[in-house]
Amino acid sequence: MISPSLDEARKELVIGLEARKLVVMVASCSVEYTGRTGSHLGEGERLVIVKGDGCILVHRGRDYQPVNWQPSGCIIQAHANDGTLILKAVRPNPLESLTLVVREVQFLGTFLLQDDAEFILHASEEEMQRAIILQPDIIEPGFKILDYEKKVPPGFVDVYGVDAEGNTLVIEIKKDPAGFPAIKQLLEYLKYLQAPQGKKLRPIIVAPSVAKGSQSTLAKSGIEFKQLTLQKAVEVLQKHARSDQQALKSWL
Amino acid sequence: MISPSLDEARKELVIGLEARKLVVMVASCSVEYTGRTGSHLGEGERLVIVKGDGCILVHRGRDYQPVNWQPSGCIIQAHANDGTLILKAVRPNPLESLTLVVREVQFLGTFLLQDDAEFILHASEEEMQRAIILQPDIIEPGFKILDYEKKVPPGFVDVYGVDAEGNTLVIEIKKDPAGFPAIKQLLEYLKYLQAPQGKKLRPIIVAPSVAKGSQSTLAKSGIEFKQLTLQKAVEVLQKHARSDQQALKSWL
DNA sequence: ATGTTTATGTCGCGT
DNA sequence: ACGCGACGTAAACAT
Repeated sequence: MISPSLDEARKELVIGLEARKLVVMVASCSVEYTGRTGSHLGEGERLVIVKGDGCILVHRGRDYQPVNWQPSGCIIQAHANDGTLILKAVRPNPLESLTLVVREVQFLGTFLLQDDAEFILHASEEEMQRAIILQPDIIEPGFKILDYEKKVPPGFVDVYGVDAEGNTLVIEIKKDPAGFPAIKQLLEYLKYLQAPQGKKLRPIIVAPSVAKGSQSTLAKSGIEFKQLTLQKAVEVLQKHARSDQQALKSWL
Repeated sequence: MISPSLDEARKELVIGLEARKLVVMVASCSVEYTGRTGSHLGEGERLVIVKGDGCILVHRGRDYQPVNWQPSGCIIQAHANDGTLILKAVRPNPLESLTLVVREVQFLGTFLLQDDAEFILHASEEEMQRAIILQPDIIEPGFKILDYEKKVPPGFVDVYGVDAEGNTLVIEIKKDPAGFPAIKQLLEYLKYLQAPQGKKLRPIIVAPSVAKGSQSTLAKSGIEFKQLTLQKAVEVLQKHARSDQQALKSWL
């Protein structure tokens, strides 16, 4: 619908809301919000999006984030009022409401999106862990893994094993430059772990780098640092994926 | 444009990008992201928004937040490739890139949004402070303000003054239910303040309520609590706005 | 340019 | 339902 009358737009909007379809509207409107705080936006042309799960977004011509919005789970209604189209979105908890006063609609479309794909986010910390587990010698030659996600009272040890001399390695992985929280976390874990008789406990932080202000703290803490970048981790994973494929081929 | 061919869509897209217009597209596409981490989203129908300032949003049929995005300041380009339309958005710093492979376009529109309105957010904490400053007796009768945003080493005291007996009031305002952080903050400030000879120092938290778990801590801390809701604050502000207007009228 | 704090943060997970 | 932490947080602000 291009440049529909307000009443045509209202009817289409109501039908779209009923069917829980995606509604996309470009319109001149003003916006009021009241709830956790309040806001006011005077009249102007904006992109308005209403989704089937009851959320609403009001976007201006710039900026990543919507100028006004309401998250999923709102009650959304449209009705005519005194020559304008009123669009209200009320969120029950916390109670907050968003009201659009629409003066003119440039475009209105409703869509039923067919979309069953799964969204996969590659969490880099997890990939780093998988790379270490697949190929422990990227930490150091002779390193053998005994356990991972090993439970200790304060949480889980990312990787746990022994080095070539039989010392116990306790590895904490961070995807970002390792800072004070990582050090503190690892020290907490150490309280609940001990090396075999005559052997040492070697705490190691594995991360792409050490955070600026934490260099000296790390040095004093007795924790070792081993660099592992995401890129290196991905390389290791791909190498093993290839060899897995090779193995599969030779099996068939 | 309704159900354009991929090539028609590409042309319109390029024109829209050139003109830095808002581009709204409903299309079947798959999405890849690599940068700080990586993500993959298989084919499906989505709403794609490209704004004039070089940001891009990919929305699915549900959820407030986009499934993939790129913030403002990206280099965005569209080109045909092997029977598909490729849309790439590259962010220079940090280096990350978003790639859409578009198979079919249901709708594509470009818009130049006329929007000069100012967005005003009513920060409730600030409004509460203004209400107290305009009418100090909402805290208690006889309260006189000496200063606000008063600098102390750990930060700023929201409101600072004396009660009817000459005791010093130190007020910390919170818009949300006051919890442990507010108590701690106020206690920090107190270290650097003292009452006149023979007078008391009265720390007070002003907030709509006290957080559940902090009731007992607050009681033990020696800090007083005075309820002030946003609604009450807004009432006070409106009353004074009206009296200001009255004064202005009588002046003319 | 870089680090820090805020947000109508939102969202997912555990109790 | 509520509390807590994570996020590709993004954005504003101070350094």
